[in-house]
Amino acid sequence: MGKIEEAIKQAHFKDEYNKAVVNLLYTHSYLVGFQTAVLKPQDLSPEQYNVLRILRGQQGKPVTIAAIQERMLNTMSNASRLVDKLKAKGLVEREECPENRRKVDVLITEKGLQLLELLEPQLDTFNKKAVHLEGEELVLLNYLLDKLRG
Amino acid sequence: MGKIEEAIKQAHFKDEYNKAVVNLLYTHSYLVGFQTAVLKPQDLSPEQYNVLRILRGQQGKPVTIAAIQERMLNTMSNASRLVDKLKAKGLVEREECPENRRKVDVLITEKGLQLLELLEPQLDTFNKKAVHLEGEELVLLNYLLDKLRG
DNA sequence: CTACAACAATTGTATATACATCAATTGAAT
DNA sequence: ATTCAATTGATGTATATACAATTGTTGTAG
Repeated sequence: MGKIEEAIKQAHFKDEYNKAVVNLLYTHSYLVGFQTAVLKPQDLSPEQYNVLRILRGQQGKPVTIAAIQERMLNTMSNASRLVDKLKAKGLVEREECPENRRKVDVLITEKGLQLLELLEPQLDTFNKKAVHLEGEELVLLNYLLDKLRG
Repeated sequence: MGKIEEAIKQAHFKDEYNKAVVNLLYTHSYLVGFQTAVLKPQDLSPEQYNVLRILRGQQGKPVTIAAIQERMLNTMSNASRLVDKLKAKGLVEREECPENRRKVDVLITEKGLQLLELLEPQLDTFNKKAVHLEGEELVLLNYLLDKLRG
């Protein structure tokens, strides 16, 4: 496939800014496709997976809805409803925060941890298969993306 | 804000592959936020805007639903329903393809073209404000994204 | 010519996004 | 102590995504 011009059959772009934005949007879609292929057999959406990883990252400490929201990749997502779905599957627990009843403490369950352990090696394999870059190129891409956001 | 580690408050990543994927997903969300700010006042979603641009790119030639789908940034989107929405707003026309009644010819209207002309300079401005890269960096980013997809 | 596979688009369903609004709780000011 | 604003999360609504299933049309094989 290669160049973005061929991928979306657009001959040229207004400028490199425009091209970079389109290229990034298109590459996002490409990567999400790979991720979904791994997650779907476990009935997990990319967003739900993201929440589970955030919870595990807290090493057993409970996390509030607002804190999850802050750490999510889709900054405008709805953490409240995602936690709902995960709870229905038994992957997380949710309880009222004792010292502030407005807050809700969310915790990953043993079942949630086990699911992550099952998925992680599969996702690693897919990442390496999907991302045709290596070594210095990856470091450079990360640098450019960080700088892009300012 | 800067580094992805700070942005999503995750101390470290398994490897650079993983970091690059997360970084790209996060940067996507960042860019869509900017785009939406421009499009929303005109009651247009990013996906609808994308379809309009594809239609204009065909220079008056009608485009079928399948051809739109192929060129979309979100490869799994539903072009049929997006065209529906655009038609309801008078931005496109849709008619049965005469030589093959399975197909549908879609055309952008004058109103659609005018909306694009209104939006384009605004989006350009936002792109340059959102993307804190310049010159060679942009070329490099485009190169790396193209290569990433293989 | 008829039957059937392939094609093109539409429709259906579950989930997620992008907000806006609402309800409950808390904290701070008078 | 009472009122009011701010905080936190839940809920409502429209749109979009990611499919699967369906409808109608065309092409082709027997």
